[in-house]
Amino acid sequence: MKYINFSQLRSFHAVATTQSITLASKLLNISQPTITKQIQLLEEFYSINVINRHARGVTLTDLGKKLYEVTSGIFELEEKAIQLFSSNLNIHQGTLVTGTSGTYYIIKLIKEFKKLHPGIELKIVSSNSNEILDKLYNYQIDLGVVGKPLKEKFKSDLYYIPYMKQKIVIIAGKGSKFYNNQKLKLNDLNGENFINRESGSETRRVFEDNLKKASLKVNTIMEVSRTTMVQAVKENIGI
Amino acid sequence: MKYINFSQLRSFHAVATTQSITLASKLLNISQPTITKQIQLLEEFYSINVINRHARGVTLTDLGKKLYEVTSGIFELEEKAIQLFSSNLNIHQGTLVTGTSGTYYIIKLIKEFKKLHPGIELKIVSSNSNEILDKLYNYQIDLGVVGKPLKEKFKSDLYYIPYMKQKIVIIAGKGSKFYNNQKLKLNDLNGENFINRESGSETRRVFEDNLKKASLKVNTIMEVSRTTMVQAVKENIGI
DNA sequence: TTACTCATATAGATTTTATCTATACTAAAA
DNA sequence: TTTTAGTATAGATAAAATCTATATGAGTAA
Repeated sequence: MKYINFSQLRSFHAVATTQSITLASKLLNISQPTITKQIQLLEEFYSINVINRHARGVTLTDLGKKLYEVTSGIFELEEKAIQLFSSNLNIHQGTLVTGTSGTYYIIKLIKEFKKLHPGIELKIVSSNSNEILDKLYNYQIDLGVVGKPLKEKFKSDLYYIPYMKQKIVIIAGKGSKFYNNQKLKLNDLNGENFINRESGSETRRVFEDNLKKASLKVNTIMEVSRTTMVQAVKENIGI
Repeated sequence: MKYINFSQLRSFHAVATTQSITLASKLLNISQPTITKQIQLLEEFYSINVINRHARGVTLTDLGKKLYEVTSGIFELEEKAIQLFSSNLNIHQGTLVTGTSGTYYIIKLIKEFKKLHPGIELKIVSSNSNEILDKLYNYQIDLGVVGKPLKEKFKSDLYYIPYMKQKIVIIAGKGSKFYNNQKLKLNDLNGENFINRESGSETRRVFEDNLKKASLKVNTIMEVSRTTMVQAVKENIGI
């Protein structure tokens, strides 16, 4: 009874902030069932209710609102502690050159970093995964964010951590037989006409590797860049 | 980088409060190596130092002192949250009758409870484990704290949780060959003369069960209650 | 009024973290 | 010197967090 589980408190705080379990899970980058369970554990352990469940979302109970005031204080203090730690790093000037194969994914990182180290100048280099890794290897950039596994050549010299997972999706136009098909399996794609990414794209490589493993094949009737892909699908040229 | 591990923060806070890893472990009721590791993980993860290690204890670094201010705030808020939860239970009056086979062990519990529910009158009934369980079974007491496993008879009707572990120790007087022998094994006790607890004592039962399992036996040359035991040992009547 | 859709809940497996015991190390104290 | 008080390390085990897949259930739209 003496100590609260802060993991549960964090889940609660995110739910209270977003007014939604699903959104909370996105905020914290963990799965929705995890949040659900953490809230349940908190409620069961203390025999209380902090949220009301409705068909489309949740609301805070009175107790939940009071708790939210407390957790707001707690997680503000957490921010302070983080700032203590990072200000201790003493990096107040200089330049960080980041290379990435898709700026979309690093916006959040950049934002966070800028907040902690406003004095650092940030440069972002865009290129494909292979070039990014080469530049990193040759000290042309300080940090790389790429969507591919490291080759053996790099493994001993470069330090890397998994940052996020990304799902590869099929996009189908309204005319397509795949439109709105939620139960699609990989097998169903065999022999279908595809608008695919340009060869060299990591997304394409991973997709085709997985087809190969399952002994499947698709026809690539058109090669486009990421930006034009949606447009092409809309015109029903293929999936 | 975004979220701090509060388990580590709690360990740090206890160390900062007690100025000692060992005392912190006692404060939190977890082992000393756990605290040591939690502090190490915190320090390694952020590449910082929060404590200085000396031969006899630890002190806070400057950063540690700043962090302590922050954690003090955090754990004060935790207290507030706990009060929210328990005030919600709405128990402001009534009487709680607790039975125990050794008041020593429940002092902390009582203290904690009194703090949370000052309006409740507390009664404590002392008796041996078996009687406590019977009283509980017959609704004469509300809560029992005993040092023995539940019999099958009770298991379906009584709810129980493990509260603490207690080691059984050998006490030896200055004249004894066991005096100050840190490496004593159970086998070494075979055939020795013992001042033992009265039969019916749980401590004695557990001790003798373990001797039996190891096919050992000791001579009980005297039976005394817990309170007179130390005196008898001091007089070198036995161990 | 029926089907769909959005959000939460459940089940079961897996991974990660916390924790334990046993023991080694180390500098101050005796 | 030897002892002692305190911290560190190693390895095993237990507990907690988290995932994926899927069910459920109540509004909403066809």
